[in-house]
Amino acid sequence: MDTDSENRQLPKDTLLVVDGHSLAFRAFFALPVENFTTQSGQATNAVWGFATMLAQVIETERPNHLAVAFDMSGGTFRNTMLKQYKATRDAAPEELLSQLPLIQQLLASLGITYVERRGFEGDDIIATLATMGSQARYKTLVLSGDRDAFQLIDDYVTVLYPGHHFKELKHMTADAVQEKYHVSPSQYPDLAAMRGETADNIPGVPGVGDGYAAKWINQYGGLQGIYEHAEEIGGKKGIALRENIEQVKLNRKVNALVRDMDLGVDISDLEYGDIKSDDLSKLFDSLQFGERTRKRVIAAFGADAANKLKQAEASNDVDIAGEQPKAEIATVLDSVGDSYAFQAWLTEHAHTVEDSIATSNDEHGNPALKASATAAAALPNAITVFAAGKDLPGRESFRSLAIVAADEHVLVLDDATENAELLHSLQQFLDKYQSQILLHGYKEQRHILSACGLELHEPLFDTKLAGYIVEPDFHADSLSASVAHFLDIHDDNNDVTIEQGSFAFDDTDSEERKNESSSDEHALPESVKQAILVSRLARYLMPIVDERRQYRLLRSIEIPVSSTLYAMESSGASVSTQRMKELHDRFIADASQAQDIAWENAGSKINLQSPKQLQKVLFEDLGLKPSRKTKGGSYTTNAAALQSMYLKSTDKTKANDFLGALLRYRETNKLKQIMQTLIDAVNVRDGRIHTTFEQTVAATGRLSSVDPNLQNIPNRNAQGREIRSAFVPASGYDYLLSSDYSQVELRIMADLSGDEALIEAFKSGRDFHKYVASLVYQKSVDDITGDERSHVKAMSYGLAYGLSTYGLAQRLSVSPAEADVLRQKYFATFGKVHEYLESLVSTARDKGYTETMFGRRRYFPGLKSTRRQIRDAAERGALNAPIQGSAADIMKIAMIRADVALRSAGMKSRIVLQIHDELVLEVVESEVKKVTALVTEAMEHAVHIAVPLDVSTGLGADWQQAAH
DNA sequence: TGCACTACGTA
DNA sequence: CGTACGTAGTGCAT
Repeated sequence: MDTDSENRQLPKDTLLVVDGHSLAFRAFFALPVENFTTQSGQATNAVWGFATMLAQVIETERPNHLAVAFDMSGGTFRNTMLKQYKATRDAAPEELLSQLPLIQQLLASLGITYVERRGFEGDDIIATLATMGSQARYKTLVLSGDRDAFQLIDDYVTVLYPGHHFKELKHMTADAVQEKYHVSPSQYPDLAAMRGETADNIPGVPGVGDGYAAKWINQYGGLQGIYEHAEEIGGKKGIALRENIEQVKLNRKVNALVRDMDLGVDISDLEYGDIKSDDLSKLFDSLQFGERTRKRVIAAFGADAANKLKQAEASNDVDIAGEQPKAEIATVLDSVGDSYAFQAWLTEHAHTVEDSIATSNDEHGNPALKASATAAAALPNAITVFAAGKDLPGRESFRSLAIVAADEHVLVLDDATENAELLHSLQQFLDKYQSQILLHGYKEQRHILSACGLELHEPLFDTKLAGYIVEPDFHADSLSASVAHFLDIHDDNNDVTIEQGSFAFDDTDSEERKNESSSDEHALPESVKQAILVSRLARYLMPIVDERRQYRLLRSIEIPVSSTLYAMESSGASVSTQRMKELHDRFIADASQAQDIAWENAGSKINLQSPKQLQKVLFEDLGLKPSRKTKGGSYTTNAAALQSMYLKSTDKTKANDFLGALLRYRETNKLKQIMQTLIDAVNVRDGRIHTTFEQTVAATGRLSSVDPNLQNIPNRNAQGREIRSAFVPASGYDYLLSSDYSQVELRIMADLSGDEALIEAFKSGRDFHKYVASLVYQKSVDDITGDERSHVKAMSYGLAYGLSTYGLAQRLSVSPAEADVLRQKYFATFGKVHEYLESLVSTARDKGYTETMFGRRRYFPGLKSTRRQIRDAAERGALNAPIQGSAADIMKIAMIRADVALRSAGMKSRIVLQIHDELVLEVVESEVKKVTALVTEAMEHAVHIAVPLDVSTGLGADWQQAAH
């Protein structure tokens, strides 16, 4: 038996023992009753304060075992021994007493154990529980405002002792007691017995305080020794001691805590987190607590409950006014001046741990997918990092950095860039703590830190990516928007105030610094508040991600691909300025020419870009027949409408010429605009275009590209495609390589549906659409006409969009009846595809969401809508999301694999663009063969599914020539 | 200056 | 009456 490993103290085992009465008292007197009263008159301030104060401690200490001890009415053995014991204490006010049962009810519904025993004080229960914790070698924390608890401190037990502000919890360890009182924890009761305890109405030796008591204890080894040598102690204090020795003896008996009560609970019973949502919900309702409190409490006390809350919210969306406390953030703001002080701060507040994320293969044997199942387990040692600055690729800058340790101590560095040594220490910190780091927006943070040469590794958790995974349809465009949405903290209402204390390495200036910092709160670097919000957000999102088993998606796909995207954005896409200007000029000339012709035939110089003015000319002046209406009710002037009017107006010269010119104008003017935006986007520093790939925008899991959008560069007709010739390899590179998946979405449908015929169609390696047409029309492949092939192709592609027969008919310009015949034949051939598509919608209706191959979810509340239009749209979305989303997942995995493969092969060639199913790389001549092979392999084997993933590549001197 | 609307580029 | 995006222009409100 491996006793060694059994005895090892595991960091995950932390027991928190709470003095329930003292916490309730503090809460009651700290908060005004007037602000916390329900409509029926029940005071709730103590309940609210109890819950939030305890939540705060839980968030900081992350214990996995928890017990709350209460006193019981009626005397204890102490009153019998010492009749004045606690006699001067005012009786607790009725308003507080009435809240105690509510607090216990709250604890019960949170699944937290509380203990009370007649004849004993809460302190004895605490002592017993702490002793159990210590014996089990748990890290044991005792939250108590009673100094008698100091006697419990040992190597395993720490007392959390509140300062003037509850938030300033002092961690009383043996060292801290020694430092403050100059005696050991076990000697503390001796000291207290001589000094007395005013709060409990226990008299001590007059004139003897902590100092003399400690001196005697150290001289004689403890009270026993002092009794024996009492005669030797001289002076007035010696006399006083001898006169009061009986009192001291009695005191010592009274302040000894009972550590071996039979509580009938085992330490393993003290786990918590199993929230009884229904009870809790009812209790919150009756207490009239708002959403913010509910969220906070549930986030702090339960893991799997956070999810249930979301659902409850939808049905019970009531927020009671009256309770609007500020989200006060208590912290200790530290500042360091040099790298030595920085190291010292880290030693004090941050503990390193081994990376808990083990490398392993996924169910398909893909090495790219590695990650443990949960994030929250790593929380006790998590460190939040927030860098403020500009994250625009190619224009990055750094302003300040804040680091929040697990104990909520915050360190700010706002002038680090000038201190090379400090920068070096910072880099060491980022290297050492990499897998413990929590942040918001890995890619963006990397950009900012790169501005001062710092490298940021893959973090433990990213709240931006996690928020996207949890709710992909919610568009948070900033950290504060995320925080407002998920935590209901609205900073613009001044919800967040930072209560800062201070800490310094050197005692002499701590007071000074304290005054400085608290007097000028606005001088705080922005990063401080942000960093704390990130750490709060992480604590909210982690249990949700864990509960949904989406940590792998985050850790193995989103975070790594973020890294690849960072590199792509940083290098940017090289363009030929000359080629761009050429094209621009050409499109300007073409557009201008078309405009002139259009004006001539319109009879006036109308603005061709104004649909409103066009409508007048087309439908009034020229008397053309409008076809469709826009959703705004006006007649459409879109290209399809213009085209059909153009074809029908051959008898009216003027109208025909106008329409022809307008169509040409529309097309070339669009190309002109595209050129203009590309030219404007060229970075002045390096002459390249640095797009930003948005990773948290598309609800299906796809990327998007902004500023400028490089995912919509024309490709469908020859004229537009020319623009691609302006994209060239950077200097030092020779070719662009374009590599794309063919029919990924269809292949995914084949795999997920398990349809043998479709799988076989892909395995055959033949012309896919022709092959499918031969099955649909039951003819030999050689007899398939061009029309048949294109009809079947349109049908295949329409599948994943939820294309209707009407839509299909329109697209193929055939009658709806004919389109329906095709549809019937298609589904007769590929029956399982039909079943699969229907199952996607019906399971989405049951579960409320769809899921991709890698567990990416998208919720569809619209499926339950009574409005048909909404419902139909939701159904099409539910059909498409898992297919488009799985394709996006696969491409992300391929990108990670390709990037890693290129780097580990020492290739200079690199990925520059991703256009959903295509990757564009710039390649060095000597690496062409190797790179082509690596990228193809990475893409083809990103996942192993029932059909092969077909990848085709092309190489050329520019993007246009790389087409294939 | 900000917003809705229209149009149109990509996969 | 096909999914997912981003951008640019007009016209009107502010």
